[in-house]
Amino acid sequence: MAGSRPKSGPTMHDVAAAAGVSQATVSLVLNSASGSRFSEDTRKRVRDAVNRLGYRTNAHAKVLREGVAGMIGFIGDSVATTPFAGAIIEGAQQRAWEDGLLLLAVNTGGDRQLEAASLDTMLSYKVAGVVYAAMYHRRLEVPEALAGVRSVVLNSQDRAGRVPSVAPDEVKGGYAATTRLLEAGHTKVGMINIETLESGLPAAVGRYEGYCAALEEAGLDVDPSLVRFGQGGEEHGYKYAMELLTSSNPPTAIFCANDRGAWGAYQAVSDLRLSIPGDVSIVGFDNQATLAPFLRPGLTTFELPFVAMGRRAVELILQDAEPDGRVELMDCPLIERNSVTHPKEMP
Amino acid sequence: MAGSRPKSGPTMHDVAAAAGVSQATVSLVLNSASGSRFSEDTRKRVRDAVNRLGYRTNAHAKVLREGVAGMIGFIGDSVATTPFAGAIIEGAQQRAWEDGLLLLAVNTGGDRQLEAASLDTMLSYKVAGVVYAAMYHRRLEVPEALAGVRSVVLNSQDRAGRVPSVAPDEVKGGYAATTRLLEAGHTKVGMINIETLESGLPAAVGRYEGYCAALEEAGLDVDPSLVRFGQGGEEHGYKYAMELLTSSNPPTAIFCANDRGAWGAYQAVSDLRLSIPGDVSIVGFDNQATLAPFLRPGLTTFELPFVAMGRRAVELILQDAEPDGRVELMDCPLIERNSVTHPKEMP
DNA sequence: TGACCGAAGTTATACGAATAACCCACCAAA
DNA sequence: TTTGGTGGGTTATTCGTATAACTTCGGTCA
Repeated sequence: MAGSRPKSGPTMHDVAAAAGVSQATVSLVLNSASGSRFSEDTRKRVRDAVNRLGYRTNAHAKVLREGVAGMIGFIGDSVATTPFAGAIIEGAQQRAWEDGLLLLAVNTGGDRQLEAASLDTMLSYKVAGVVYAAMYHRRLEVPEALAGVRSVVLNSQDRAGRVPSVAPDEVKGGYAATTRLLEAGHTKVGMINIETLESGLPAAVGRYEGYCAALEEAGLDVDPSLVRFGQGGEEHGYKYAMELLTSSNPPTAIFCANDRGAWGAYQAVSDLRLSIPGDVSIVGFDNQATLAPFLRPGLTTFELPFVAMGRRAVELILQDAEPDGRVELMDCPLIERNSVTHPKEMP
Repeated sequence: MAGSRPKSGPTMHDVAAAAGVSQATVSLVLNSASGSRFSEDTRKRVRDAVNRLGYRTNAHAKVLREGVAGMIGFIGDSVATTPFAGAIIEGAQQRAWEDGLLLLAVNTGGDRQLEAASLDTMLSYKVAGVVYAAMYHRRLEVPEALAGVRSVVLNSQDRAGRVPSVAPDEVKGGYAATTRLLEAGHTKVGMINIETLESGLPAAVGRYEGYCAALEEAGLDVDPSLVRFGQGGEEHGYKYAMELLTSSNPPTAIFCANDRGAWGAYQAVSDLRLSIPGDVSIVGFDNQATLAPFLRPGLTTFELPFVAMGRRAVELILQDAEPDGRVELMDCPLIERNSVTHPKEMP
């Protein structure tokens, strides 16, 4: 059925009429939790009328009076389409819903104009705040209009340092990954990075920094011949793993700064008729859902805390945090599988 | 800065005061596109005041008067987290934005209560319609409240047949996949399905139906010894491909009903020291972004039209389609890579 | 001279809900 | 008999915008 176009359902006035009371009474009965200002009889008549008519409050009327809507804007450059980052929007939405708020979401695909336009629309809806999420961790320029609202940059950092950010702790991640291998007993730990350091990519720079720090803390020097910088693809992982493992001084373990690179490394190890983790231990990064668990052996890796970051970003908005450029870094948890063991005894 | 809580920006009254006109004049100048009821001078004063004050219309006040909001609800069971289905929300959002609408999105994780509650909130925001999206193609029960709004089921079908649906054309996809192999010259084409037919899973049932239809059309019989039903994991793909290829009457081509299964098949082929496509041609399904392009050789497969489906669903809402149970099936385009060639000449 | 017109605005009201302020009947205490 | 309190409501107003209906003024035409 669905009626022939119920322009907009029943209002409080309709309920009031049906219950034989005034509109104010309906409002008060429905909203004032404790104040037992009305007789049980009246309350019941109101509630019955509400059910009978299928009354639903008009959120816009409420917002109009109260000034702020129960919505949070979520602007992403391509978050929803990026396989591993989809979780970020889910985390944000979860947290928002815990406070009864909905997410007003837009994917801009990086289009600055669409970005501005949709932000504008969001603001006209009086959102409680805006989460500005990026597909991958970097330093970015936020749109001007963001300055006027409560907002948080997610999975990136505001280059201008005016908006607070939530991002993964890359350094700590790189440190933990390397430490995992060192603690297994390895002393020759290679690294295959996703990008050059000059790229400035926080993931590349940070994870490498963590790698160095862990080695240093273990009293080991960073051996440049054990480090390679690629472009994140598995073909680079393959190539560099091949180079490292066939060198005169091969590592017994490799930290691949992303899982795709680790996949390439797996193939290289296989082609060399070596085995993981027997001959080479490998640690990845990203915990790519469609890859890491399915490699043989399962890839030990670190997870980017997308859900947690999404949650945290919304939380900052709900807490009405100071609008400073603070960057909150979140831990990347270790996902233990089977690609790491202690090194073979040297003959 | 951001002021110390600008309760809510300037209103039309503020603009009117600043421009020395009445509120109605501001409204009329801003909205009536053509009607040149006002002098150029007045219009300019209004526009200047708008810019000077940074006025932005209050969407809620507008909705309150007009009855419908510029928003579309999007309810997904786990769409955003599912790697390959994230695109579905992107398609929906794209199309919505083309009409200036925003998406009010919720991921329910399958929780019926959250589903009802968030749907309720959406309705109280007077959304123009609701898209109810599922992670994978099936027949489902839609929430009661959906009946009262314009709505569309996405990537699934309303079991009760009351709400229109948009879903991939599995039969046609299975048909096209099989045909691709037949046209390459294969006559012994195996199939590794994702599920049993009893499961009723449209992807499993439909793709198999398409497979049979293609064979039949080519004048070939369906040979049960060439067909296997698994559980969609790559371990089943591996196992069944192994069985098929080591049988007394091995196929020269295999249609794997999903890419993960195809991955398993790749491993089986590799373990048998055979090659793809030289010894065995393979076609997958799903075009899983993190897998299909990276296999060696690249996997020829079919894409689930997530973006297109998302777009179409929103379009149906915008077009105010009849609320019948019509199911709109969308084509799965072929993604050609390098896992198919003609069969070897038999010795 | 009066009737009428169009241009350029203004006034008043409605949308739906929340809430401050008020009202009234009834009973108790002084 | 007045004063006061209290239970159980109602009235009136507000939020910001859109728009129907009205006003005012200067001309034009017969």
